[in-house]
Amino acid sequence: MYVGYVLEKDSPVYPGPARPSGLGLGSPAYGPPAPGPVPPQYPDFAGYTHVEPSPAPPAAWGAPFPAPKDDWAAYVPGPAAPAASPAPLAFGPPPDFSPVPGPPGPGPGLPVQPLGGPGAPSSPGAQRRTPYEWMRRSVPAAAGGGSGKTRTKDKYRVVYTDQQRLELEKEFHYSRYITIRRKAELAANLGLTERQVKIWFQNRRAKERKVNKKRQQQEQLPPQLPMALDGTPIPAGPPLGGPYPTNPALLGISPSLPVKKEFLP
DNA sequence: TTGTGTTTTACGACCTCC
DNA sequence: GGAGGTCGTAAAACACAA
Repeated sequence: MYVGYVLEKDSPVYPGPARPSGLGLGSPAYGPPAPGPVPPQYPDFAGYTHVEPSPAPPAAWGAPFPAPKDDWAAYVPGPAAPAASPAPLAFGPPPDFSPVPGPPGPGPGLPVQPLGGPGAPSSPGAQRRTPYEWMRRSVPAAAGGGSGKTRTKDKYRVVYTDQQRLELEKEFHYSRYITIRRKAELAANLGLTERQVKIWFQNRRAKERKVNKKRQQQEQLPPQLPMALDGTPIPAGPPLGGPYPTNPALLGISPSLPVKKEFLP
């Protein structure tokens, strides 16, 4: 562990713009972030806010993360699981957070608050396989408030609510490595244990490494024309991926800044 | 409805750092 | 020694095709 680093960065929780943002997260080689000023890891996400709504979506959201507007429109902070969100989010955005509205769409920015609003899953009826599946999945409030269940207990695992995942993802976007204090805050406000938050971040980093590895492998493969069912190659034509370019260059973002798969169409 | 593949929590083993 | 890191894996939850 890198207690020294964490503790150092832990006070204040978000020491200005240098909150552990330079974590070298562009590559799979994650490691303890190097001390000292580092460029923001997610410049396009630098302005992310937990609360501030904005009348117009930022270009940053529109470009790298071209989320279907319908999806965001569908994301309504519906009633959250009472158990999962025992207390309204008291923690505010870090000082260096500047208002960034949510993804494209007519509505305000990310409807983060009230996180624990009454009721639970924020997207009833929503399905997965969307650019924002992690915040759209329709999941009944995890029994037990999303905590306290282990293999040895009465239930193997719980499913986190959309709100819980949303907050965790937001935090992950800001920094791949959470500080001790921030972890405690998140745990308290999301109704999770610090252990759960820690493990979630571990799993999330593992997921990203896996995605990056997969992407690298695909990039190394020679381009192949898609094959029809009869084995005849399908000539290259319009992008098969739909209207949303997945090439970082086309998205206007640095290639070193991998676009999260879940933000791709 | 069922079978299959993928994703999501959670854990253990092992390692590093203080 | 403790805490947290990665890595590998188990099993539930989920999506989707047949």
